[in-house]
Amino acid sequence: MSWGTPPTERADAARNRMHLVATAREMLAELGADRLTMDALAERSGLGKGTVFRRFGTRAGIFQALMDDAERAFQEQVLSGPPPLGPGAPPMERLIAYGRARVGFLIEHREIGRGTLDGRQSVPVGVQMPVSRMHIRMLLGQISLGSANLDILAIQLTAALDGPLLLYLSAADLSQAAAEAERQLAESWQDLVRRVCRP
Amino acid sequence: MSWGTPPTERADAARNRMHLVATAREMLAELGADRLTMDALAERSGLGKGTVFRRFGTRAGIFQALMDDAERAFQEQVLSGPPPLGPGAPPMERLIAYGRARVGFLIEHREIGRGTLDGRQSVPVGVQMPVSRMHIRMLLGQISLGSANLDILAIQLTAALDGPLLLYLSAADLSQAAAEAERQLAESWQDLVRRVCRP
DNA sequence: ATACTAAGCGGGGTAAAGTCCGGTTATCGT
DNA sequence: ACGATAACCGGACTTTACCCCGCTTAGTAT
Repeated sequence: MSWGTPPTERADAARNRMHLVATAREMLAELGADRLTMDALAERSGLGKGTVFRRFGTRAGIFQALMDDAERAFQEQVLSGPPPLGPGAPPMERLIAYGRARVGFLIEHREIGRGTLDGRQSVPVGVQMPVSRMHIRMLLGQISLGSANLDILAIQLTAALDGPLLLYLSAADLSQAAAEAERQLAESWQDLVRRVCRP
Repeated sequence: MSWGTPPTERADAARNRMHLVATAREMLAELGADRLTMDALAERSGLGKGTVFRRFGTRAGIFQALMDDAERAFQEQVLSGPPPLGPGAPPMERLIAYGRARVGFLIEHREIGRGTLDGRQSVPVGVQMPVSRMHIRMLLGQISLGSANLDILAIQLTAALDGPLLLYLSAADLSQAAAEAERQLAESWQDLVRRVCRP
């Protein structure tokens, strides 16, 4: 008798996954992103290489898993934290607050974010239907915008939020003056949203 | 006597680079992006592997070179083609036309675009100061927007243009109904620009 | 409790990315 | 024209992502 869409994950598999994610996080903090190799992760966690690949599929998959993990706490704030990030504030203010928070989140986890990028996969990893995009789409639906294609607009705004940090700002730009970059991006996001949502 | 900022590239080196880019393009068309390997490129072009790496630094570098190459023709249209893409039209119309054209360009060259992504490099390859971003920045400067940070806004709009195709839309989304996706993205870009640039 | 089965596991194997260094060739000053 | 020098070339070498397949173990039905 199974009660989940995934036909139940085996106990040892779940244990191993948690252990691997934890070990990966340790290695990331300790050695940096590019010394986090599959072999090293397998050895350090005391598991076989095959296991690591079965869990994550690809190197980028590890970073995706780390990202999902970090994002869980963030989502918590968004779904049931205090306004304006959480529910309760008018949608436009929530949208602005969301962008501000997400910029900070992405700067903090920029090493992980970059790691999820993988040029060999034609379908970008794990970006099936990011929570970010869903949330933005929902908030856009609550704001009365004229005849706009809200699905596409949500994709574009998500990109405006993630793109600078994943694609266009170098590591130097970010670590040298992270605080300043964060302030400017947040400010500019607010401006962008205000402009887009004007009647 | 040298007349370029680069202290003159040696003739054979230039010849080899052109040959490599041409061969890479052939292989891309013939075999697809993920059979375009460094070894195969070296062998097929009749050069050594060391040469290939000296030229392009990294696998993503090849795709970057292919992209630059393809982009040259595109820039030509933008810098001196007929309006509204080329000069002569009001800046906002040029901005809309630019986005429309770029969406088409990116869909056409999506395989190359994806190839430029590389999760191992902390500084994204070749995205030093993309022409796209410069052009958008320039047009924004010609439109009178209130007190906006135009540099950051340009980055965000560039991301809104590139992000969907590089990060969020799967290969299936694009090849299945490329024409439809292109239409929607272009339409939505126009809407976005109109909203942003309203007084 | 026990046998059955499907999933998980491990580690060795392959191919591709990226590095290095000795030999070669193009450019520059005279 | 010619030698000095710096850049280029090639291919062997190392590291790492990713695959495969026989063995083990967790879940399930009797």
